[in-house]
Amino acid sequence: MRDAVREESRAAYREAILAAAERTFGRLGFHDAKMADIAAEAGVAAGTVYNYFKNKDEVFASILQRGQERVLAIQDGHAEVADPLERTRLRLRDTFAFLEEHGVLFGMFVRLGGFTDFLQKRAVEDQCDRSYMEGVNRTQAMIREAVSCGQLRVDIAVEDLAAMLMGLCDATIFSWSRAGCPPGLPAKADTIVELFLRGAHAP
Amino acid sequence: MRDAVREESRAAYREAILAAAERTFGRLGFHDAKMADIAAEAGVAAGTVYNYFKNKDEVFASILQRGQERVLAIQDGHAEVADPLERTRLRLRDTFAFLEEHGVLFGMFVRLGGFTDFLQKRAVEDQCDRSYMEGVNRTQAMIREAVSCGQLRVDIAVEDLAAMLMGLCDATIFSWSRAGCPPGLPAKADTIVELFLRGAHAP
Amino acid sequence: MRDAVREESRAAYREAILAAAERTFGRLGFHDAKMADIAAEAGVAAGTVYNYFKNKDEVFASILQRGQERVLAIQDGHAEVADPLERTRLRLRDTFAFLEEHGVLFGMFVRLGGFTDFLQKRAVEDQCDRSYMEGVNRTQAMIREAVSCGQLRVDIAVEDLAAMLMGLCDATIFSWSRAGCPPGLPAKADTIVELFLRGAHAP
Amino acid sequence: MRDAVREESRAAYREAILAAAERTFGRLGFHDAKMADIAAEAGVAAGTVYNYFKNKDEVFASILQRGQERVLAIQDGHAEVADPLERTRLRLRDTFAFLEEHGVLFGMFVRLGGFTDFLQKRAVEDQCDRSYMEGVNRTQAMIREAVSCGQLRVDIAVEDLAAMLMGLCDATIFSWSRAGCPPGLPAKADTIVELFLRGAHAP
DNA sequence: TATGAATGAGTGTTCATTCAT
DNA sequence: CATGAATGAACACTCATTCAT
Repeated sequence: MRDAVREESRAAYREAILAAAERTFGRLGFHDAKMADIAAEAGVAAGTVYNYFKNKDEVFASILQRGQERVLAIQDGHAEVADPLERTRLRLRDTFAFLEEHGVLFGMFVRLGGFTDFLQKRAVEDQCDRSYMEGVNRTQAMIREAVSCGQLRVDIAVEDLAAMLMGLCDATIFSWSRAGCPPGLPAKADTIVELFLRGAHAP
Repeated sequence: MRDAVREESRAAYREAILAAAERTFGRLGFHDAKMADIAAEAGVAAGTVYNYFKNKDEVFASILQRGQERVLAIQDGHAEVADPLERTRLRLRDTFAFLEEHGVLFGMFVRLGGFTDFLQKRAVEDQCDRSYMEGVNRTQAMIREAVSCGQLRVDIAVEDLAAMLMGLCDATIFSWSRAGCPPGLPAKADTIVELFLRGAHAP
Repeated sequence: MRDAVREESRAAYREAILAAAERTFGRLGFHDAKMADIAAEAGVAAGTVYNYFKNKDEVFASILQRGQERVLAIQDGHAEVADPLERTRLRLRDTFAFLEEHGVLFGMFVRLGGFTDFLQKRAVEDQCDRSYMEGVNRTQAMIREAVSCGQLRVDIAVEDLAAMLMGLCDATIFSWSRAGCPPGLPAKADTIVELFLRGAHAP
Repeated sequence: MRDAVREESRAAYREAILAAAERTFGRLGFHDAKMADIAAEAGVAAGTVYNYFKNKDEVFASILQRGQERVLAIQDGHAEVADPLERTRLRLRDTFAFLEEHGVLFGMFVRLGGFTDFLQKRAVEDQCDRSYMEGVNRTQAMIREAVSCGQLRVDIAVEDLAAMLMGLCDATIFSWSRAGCPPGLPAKADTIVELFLRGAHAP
């Protein structure tokens, strides 16, 4: 009983800190976001953060992991749709809807964390790598499935096709973010799939 | 005369420091690259760097600017080719060849610097923005030209098409970098343009 | 009745914490032994320690006091032996046996705490001082008694003789500790007294 | 030329910091002496200390080493005296004179560092150990020499005799320090040797 | 009264920048 | 100007202590 309350309280604190860290990292970047900022944003004392996370890197890695898990959960949906490309389109819509709702930065970390210099930190590199590779693997699997269905051309390597599709998604998120995150991101999923399939050539 | 020599000497120092900074930032990232590292790499004393650049941010911004200028110069080539898409393909090849020769990181900073936390630094943000926007503008102009030539479909916004094309480039550079920068990047230019134009659909 | 039980319980807790603190301080030293370590060693929560001791310094001082009391109690023994030096020898044996049984570190704190930097802490200084001075006083009293019995030379100040005897004891404990606390410490009592009395000169 | 000046300046800074650290550690103990205190005592900025020493432990170890070297140099004196015990007495006088002149704490660290909790720090442990063992070895060698000269009794182990002699010295320094470092320490060297040789027994 | 999480002052250390030579 | 050492503000992290439950 007592333990249950404790447990719940701990979970609430942890979540509050993670959410605060997500906002703070998003606003200031990894290095400029101080632990004190995160704690203040979460409404706790600086030391409290260390009751839940070993250090700054672990806070960051935990955000990544949480984001990855959420996004992957979303991308497990629509499993009943047989057509791999149509399934991908639906999943993309859901993912974009999620991003639009939860703020870009979070999504960028999850999917685009790639180039930032916190990647240099060994501690988070693994987390990022795993997150990234999971996305690559899923996309490549989908592409392979679509190829074997005869839906996609075979004269371009599966790896390249997957990279291209992911690149289209990234670019869409990126320019949407640059534009100030206007409503309507989910609709871009259709554009991406359409462009990926038919190309930009005039008919 | 004396002044000319002095001027030359200053330029040589400046260039040596920039080149050293480029390697160092590329290797370590913005925050982990210390001014002392850069100075050592350049073979000068730490204080000397401050005779040529106001501060660390300015060193970084100068690298970006230099990179942008080089890349834009490359992308001014092939002006004699009338077909906008073919012109784009050739410029892409040249740009990729340049990247392959000069190290990715540099190219990433130039083109993809987007999400890293040094972007949060006001001092470099403008530089990055200008660099990025210049690329966007050129691409959009090219797309518009191709649309007006009847080469591209009109049912997708020019902005989206441009974002998509840049996304394909980014993705290509990114996955090439992940793969350890194997030779053969320029050839990918063809794949990008082909995929952008025809799409991935099986014929 | 209820109070008696409660009182007993308090005493048991207090003793458990002191014993745990003794082991922990002995193993890690004053600064590196954290209150959490002590609490964990005692099997209680961190806060509980503060129900029995005002702060860390008081825990430490209490160990010293407890140790002093135990050692002094031991050194109250053999009161029936008239010969002061023989009495000293017997008490030394008993003290050494106690040390061998209870771990050196504890004994060092009690007797030798002298040079460690927790002595700088005002809070424990008094305790240490009292402990130390009590030992000095007793030794000097014994020396005086032996001098007045005509057992000891009079051309060396009583204070010096006492310091020397205590120094021999310390050195013995110290080198025994360095050697890894091998069994046989009590037997050294004889060597000390013999050397103190006759000197090292060849006969 | 320029380098020579530089070198001299560096040596002066290093020495000033070491001297300041010696005073500060002596006054406050290892843990309570803050790097800022040491820097302030030396009249430099906090960061400057780190231009000369890797960290706090290294500052401390350097003091030990410097002290050891000085004391050992002193104890190399009087090599021309054939009688080992007389030689020891002279060296003891010189050492005590040095201690009286330079402050006890320094001497204690050098000779007695033994039980303090900075010994727990691996980084300084070696230094302390070496310092201590050097003293032990020299003393044992001297004892052996004296034994082979027929000057000392053979019924007590050389190790024990050496420990005893060192214990007498420690005790003398210790109680002298307790007494507030009154002038006259060197004269105690005679008392020590006399007591060590002849014992405390009334004639 | 036991608990164990929250607190926040305190500190070793780093490093961009300055400046005397 | 080049140099390289001095500077000191900044910050992640620790842990003795407090306090709500």
